[in-house]
Amino acid sequence: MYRNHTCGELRASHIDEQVILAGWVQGIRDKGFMVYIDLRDRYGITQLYFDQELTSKALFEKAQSLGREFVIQVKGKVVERSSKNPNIPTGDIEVLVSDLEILNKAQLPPFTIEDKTDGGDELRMKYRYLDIRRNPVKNKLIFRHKVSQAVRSYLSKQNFIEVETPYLIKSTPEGARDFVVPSRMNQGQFYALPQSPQTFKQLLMVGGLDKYFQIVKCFRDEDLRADRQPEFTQIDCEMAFVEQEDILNTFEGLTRHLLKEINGVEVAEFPRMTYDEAIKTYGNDKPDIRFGMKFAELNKITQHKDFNVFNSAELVVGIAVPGGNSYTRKDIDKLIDWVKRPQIGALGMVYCRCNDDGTYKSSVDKFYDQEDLNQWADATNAEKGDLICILSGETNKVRAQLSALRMELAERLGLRDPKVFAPLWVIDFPLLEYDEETQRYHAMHHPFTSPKPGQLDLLDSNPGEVKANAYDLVLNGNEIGGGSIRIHDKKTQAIMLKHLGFSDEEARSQFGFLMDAFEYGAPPHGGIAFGLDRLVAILGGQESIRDFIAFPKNNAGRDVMIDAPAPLDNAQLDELNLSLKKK
RNA sequence: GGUCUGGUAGUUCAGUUGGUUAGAAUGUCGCCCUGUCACGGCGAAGGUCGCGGGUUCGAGUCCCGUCCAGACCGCCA
Repeated sequence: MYRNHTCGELRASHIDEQVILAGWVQGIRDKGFMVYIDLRDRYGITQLYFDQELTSKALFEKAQSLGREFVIQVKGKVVERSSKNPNIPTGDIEVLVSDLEILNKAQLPPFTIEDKTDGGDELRMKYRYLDIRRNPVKNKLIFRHKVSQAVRSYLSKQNFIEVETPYLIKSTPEGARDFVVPSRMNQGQFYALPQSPQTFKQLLMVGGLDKYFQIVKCFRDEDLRADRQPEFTQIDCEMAFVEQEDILNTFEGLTRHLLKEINGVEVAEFPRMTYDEAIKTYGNDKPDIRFGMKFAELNKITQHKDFNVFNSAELVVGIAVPGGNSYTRKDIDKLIDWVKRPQIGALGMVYCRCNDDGTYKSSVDKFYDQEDLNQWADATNAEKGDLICILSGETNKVRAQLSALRMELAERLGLRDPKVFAPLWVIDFPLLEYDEETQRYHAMHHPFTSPKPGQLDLLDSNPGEVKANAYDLVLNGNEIGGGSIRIHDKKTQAIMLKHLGFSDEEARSQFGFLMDAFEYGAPPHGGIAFGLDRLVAILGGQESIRDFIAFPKNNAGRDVMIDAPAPLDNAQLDELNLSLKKK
């Protein structure tokens, strides 16, 4: 037997018991006449005690010879400490060791295995197995497990069935780039890894499973971000015989359950906002509504004067920054530099101070008088002491810029409290989105999303205006889930694919299996998919998803621990009948 | 594909206007210490300043290139 207790378990009630413990040497405090060792495992830390008067010389010296992260097994007696440590649960006792076995020596770790490690991200990733020994990482993995468990039990109770769908599927031109896998038995042909199990879950609905979910890996060969990995996990869900309202209610229930179970937070009914309203009042489709600073469009009240920047702008839009009048001229100049950075790309920023005495001081006083500025304040809901920030230019660009500014200022003002949860349904997404690069419309969600009833005809006359039965769940400014009511008849699906630029033949070869299935009694259905990594990170109050993933990829999509991806040797290439282009 | 930031001791970082022998903390090692728990005290070792080139009497510092890491834009149906 390697152990009969864990290192987090022993209390005063165990005093005088003989115990066997195993774990890692967290640290050694050698006092000369006595040696203390912190023995660590997943469950906690127990102090081991060696005393020159009570311990044999050989054992005492063995204890002194241990190094950090050695794996040891000890036998000994639980004794009361003469000097207790109230900071750890096992702080009342220690184990007076009578037997010490070194199960495995360890090299000195490249960084300290402590909550506040001295190691940087790069080292931590390279030695991830050591990093996982640290509480902050270990606890995040445990946290993720709890969320997954809560999801599984909640959905199971609601009669959902978890079904696994294949990972080796077929590449499709729509959407993200696919990771591809060459087939040995079918030379010159390739599988693709799923970007999502979308078509399979729809086929499960045709199969009559009625309520499906799966916690499943998905793969997208696109550039990474702090909240984006090339392989990521979705809570993928689909239901038959449902309307949008049914889906929203079901998964609002799931989300509310998670917030309560995991975070102990009760949330009122989730507000709903149309896509158009989100864009207009927050500049993006995933607004953080933990704070205000809503957009106010100011074209009407700014364009009657000689200020050409505003007069020539498609959109003039501003926000009131709470308490922003306390910013110095230098602060504001820095802010203007910030919005002019290439990443934001604003050409400039007009501002207006709302003084405590009710007067205004703007950067464009030459053009606007107090009466004008008062109107700006009214429109943006600015109070005394606020700062109004105004950007202008091309509508879409300006909205994106002001949205970025709004988030940055909220961050600086501490309005993005990770302990506050503000969920929001964004609904009525456009069905299609115009892509400048390819000069055509493509599906905003995916090609299987159904248009709002009665809007099919608009597809020809005004495709950009067609709304979809599509919805996103937004939490604290992050898209954590998205879904739609699907098309379930062949005719509509064919029309959709045609509008997306598929020829009949392409549609048949890409999605023939789905359209065939629709001819055999497909029920009306719809669903949603949550990004589990992101959801877990937000519930855990973190920006980055990486520590909630045991073995994440770095910025360039590499696993620096196993050093992947890597070249194939020639034998493997030959077997797959692949050759690489010469550079 | 692009923008920005960083790379100096095992690790995390400092390094001024280009100027003597590149520092601190922490870790490591040695000695000391009878109740430590971020133990403490004394001492020691530890450097290809990412790599290559250039400017200069002189480069960690300036310039060019390159590699690596991170954040962001594009991209992510």
